[in-house]
Parts: sequence; C-alpha cells; structure tokens
Amino acid sequence: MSTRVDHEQRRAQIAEALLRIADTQGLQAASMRVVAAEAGVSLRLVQYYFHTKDELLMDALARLSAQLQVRMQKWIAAAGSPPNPRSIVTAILSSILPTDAESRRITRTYAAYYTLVLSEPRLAEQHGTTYPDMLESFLAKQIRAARQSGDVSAERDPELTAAGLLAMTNGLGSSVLGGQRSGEAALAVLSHHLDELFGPAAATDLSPR
Amino acid sequence: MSTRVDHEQRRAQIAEALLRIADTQGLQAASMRVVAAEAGVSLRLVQYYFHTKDELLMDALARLSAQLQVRMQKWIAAAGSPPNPRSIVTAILSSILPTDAESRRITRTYAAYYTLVLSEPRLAEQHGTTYPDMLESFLAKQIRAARQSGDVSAERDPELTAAGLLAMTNGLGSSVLGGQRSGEAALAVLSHHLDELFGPAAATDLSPR
DNA sequence: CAGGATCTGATACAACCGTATCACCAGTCT
DNA sequence: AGACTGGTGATACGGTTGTATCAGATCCTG
Repeated sequence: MSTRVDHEQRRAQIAEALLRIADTQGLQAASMRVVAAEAGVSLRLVQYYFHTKDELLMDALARLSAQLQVRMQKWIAAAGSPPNPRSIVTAILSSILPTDAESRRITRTYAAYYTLVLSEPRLAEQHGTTYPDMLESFLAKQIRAARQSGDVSAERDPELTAAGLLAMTNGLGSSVLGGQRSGEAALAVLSHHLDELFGPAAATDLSPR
Repeated sequence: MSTRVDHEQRRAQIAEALLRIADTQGLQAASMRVVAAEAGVSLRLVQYYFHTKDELLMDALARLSAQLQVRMQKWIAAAGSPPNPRSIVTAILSSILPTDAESRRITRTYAAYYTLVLSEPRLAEQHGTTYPDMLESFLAKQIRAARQSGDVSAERDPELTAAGLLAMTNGLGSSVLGGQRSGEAALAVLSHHLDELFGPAAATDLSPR
C-alpha cells in the first residue's frame, strides 16, 4: 500500500487546472493536453489518474461544488450574530452573486458546465442534482420562520418566494457574467427585493470577516 | 444579378439547421459537416454561403433573436384588450419562459450560445447586446406607469423591480432547462411574484390566440 | 454563340481530439 | 536477490475539426 506520491493531491492538482481553464477559456478549450500543460504534468499522468475525460470532468465538478459550499458556509457563519432569517437569506444569496474574484470564478466555471449538462443530461444524475433543491427548501424554511415571527407578510408563499429569489439571483449572476451589469448593480437589485420582502429595516452588512 | 437560387432562402435553410442542432445536441455538436447533413446540402454549399463558421454562427444567432422578438410581439398583442401594464409585463415574461415547445426550443438554443459568448466576449459586441437592456427599460416603463396609476406600491423602484423580474424569469428558465422543475411550476413562481407586485387582482390569462 | 459569372461536387490538408500501447525506472515485499 | 507493482515518459492510432483547392456544371449577358 505504498505510494511514492499522494494520489489525492495529484488528482486535485489536475482537477484544479481543469477548473482554471474552464473559468478563463471555457470547457471546450479544456482538452486533456491543455489540462496537462496547465497542471505542469505530462499527458500520460492525466490519463493515469483519470482513466477517461468524463471521469476528470466529474471529479472537477465535484470539487467545484464543494468549493461553493465552503464559501456559502463561510458567508452564513459571518452573517451576524445572532443569525436571523433575513441575514441568513441575504448571506446565501449574496455569496452566489459574482461580486468578488472568487465568486466570479466559481460562477463562471459553473456556467461552463451548464451547457454541458444541457446536452448530456446523464451527467446531472451522476452529480448531486439534488443540491439546488436542498438549498431552495432551506431558503423556504428561513422565510417561513420569518413569516411566523411577523417579519414577512403572511401573503407570501415560502416555497414560491424562495424559488423566485434563488432564480433571480442566478439570473442576475448570468447578466453579470454576460457583462450586462456590474456585480454591485446586481447586488443592488437583490437588496431592493430583500428590503421589500422583509421590512424596510436594518442595514445590510455583507461579506465575511 | 441573376441567381439560380434564392440566396437568402438558402442561408436561412442552413442557419435553421444549425439552430436545430444547437437545440437538440448543443452547439459543440454543430460542426460544418453535421450542419450540412441536417440541412440536406453538401459541405461545400455551407462554405459557399458562409465563408467561415463564425459567420454562420452569427447569422444563426441573429435569426434566433428575431424569432424571439416575433414571439414576444405575438404574446404582447394577445395580452388582452385594452392592454394594461400588468398584462403586458405578464405576457413578456411568460413568453420567455420555456413552457411550450417553441419557447423551450428558443431558450435552449440561447443557452447553447451563452457559454460561447462567455468564452468569446467579442461575439457579444458584434451581436445586439443592447437588446436585453431595451427590454429591461421597457419593463421598467410599464411598472412606472402602473405605479402612477396606483396599481403598484410607490416603494418599488421601477428599474430595480424590472431588472429583478427579468433576472428571475431567466433563472427560472434555466432551472426548467436543467430539469429541476417543470415549465408550469416555473410559471407558478412567476405568477406568485406578479400577484404580489400588482394587486392580488384578476385572473392570469396567458398564451396567444 | 462565346464568355464569364454563379453555383455545386469531390477531395485534400494540417491540426487537434481522446485513448491506447510499449518501454522503462524506482521502490517494496517475499 | 529477484519478481512484482506503482508511477512515468514517448509516441502512435483512428477520427473529426475548419478550411482550401481543383474541377465541372449551369445560366445570364453581350
């Protein structure tokens, strides 16, 4: 059971290279050879650690998804103490919006995967497609809590509202990536809708640390 | 100035074939040869009418954009007489949502182009990127009118609200394409938010004719 | 009717793709 | 010590890509 090098580390090194290329040049530019060059290894090595390209693609996607989850956790944790539904919802949605370098990278890379999933739906099943649903119901739970405490009007349906907010955030992200508006402008749109959903209340602190 | 065949018709025939492939298999599957086969012509002919692949890609995108505009016009016209801001906004947004075969085709094809634009931003300038901005300000105008007639709360900023609604609709469209929810479910989310924006009033008639 | 523009077919090209193969080196285990 | 396995390099294979070239049709115009 002895290995000269750390497999996991090597796989990470290569997968990260793939993600870097997907971010800057799109997935269609990420050939095995280009990935190998970006990672600073030989083509053979890429083949050795990932028997097929699909395997590499899937592994990298899993890592990307993990990175996003870590980021969201960080933003939620920094959402203010004690955490209330509003700050949690605000933190989650803001963390998805491409406003800083990291989120822009993640969002752009996800977008690169998006069309791949559209033309190859089998990939969706393989990867945790259930994840966005979990996120949506988590948001709905927060909104329901806020509604019971009177911070949100009783007329709002929690599920529909959560779905709408998440979709809006994704749509805003797309427009930022497409260069149609700045990250700050997108955040302003989101904030306006959150102000309207919850009371016109408090200041909106953002970003962790 | 004599031509045996109608150039425009031939170009349309080929470009339509490209769009059909982009819809069903994604843009990366739309090679010159495949497009030629789909259009039922020889590879040489495709090259003859479109000197380069970029030219074909751009021409097809322009046609797609025109198709969407026609569809939106049709929906607006059928939005009810006399048209009021609410019905117009509802018509526009619903027409974008992938609920029927045509809109699903258009949305999916647009999505196929999306990542292409991300990795090759120069394409965006070439194409009418100003179009979504026009749409957004048109929506804002409708909302401002509804605000002045008292149908929309004065606290709503027309521009921010319009941007949010459009982004939400785009985001909902993405989730439908991704198989996360049905077109009807997306429409329910949108309707809920429109009900909340305008009064809880009238029935929501949709789809033309 | 000759001549030139318009249109179409067949085929070639160099580059790149994902994947596979063959050979070799360096450690570990029996 | 010797066989075996994990890790690595160089190179080749068949296929597909966008584009180019050479040839031959078909038709309008002078």
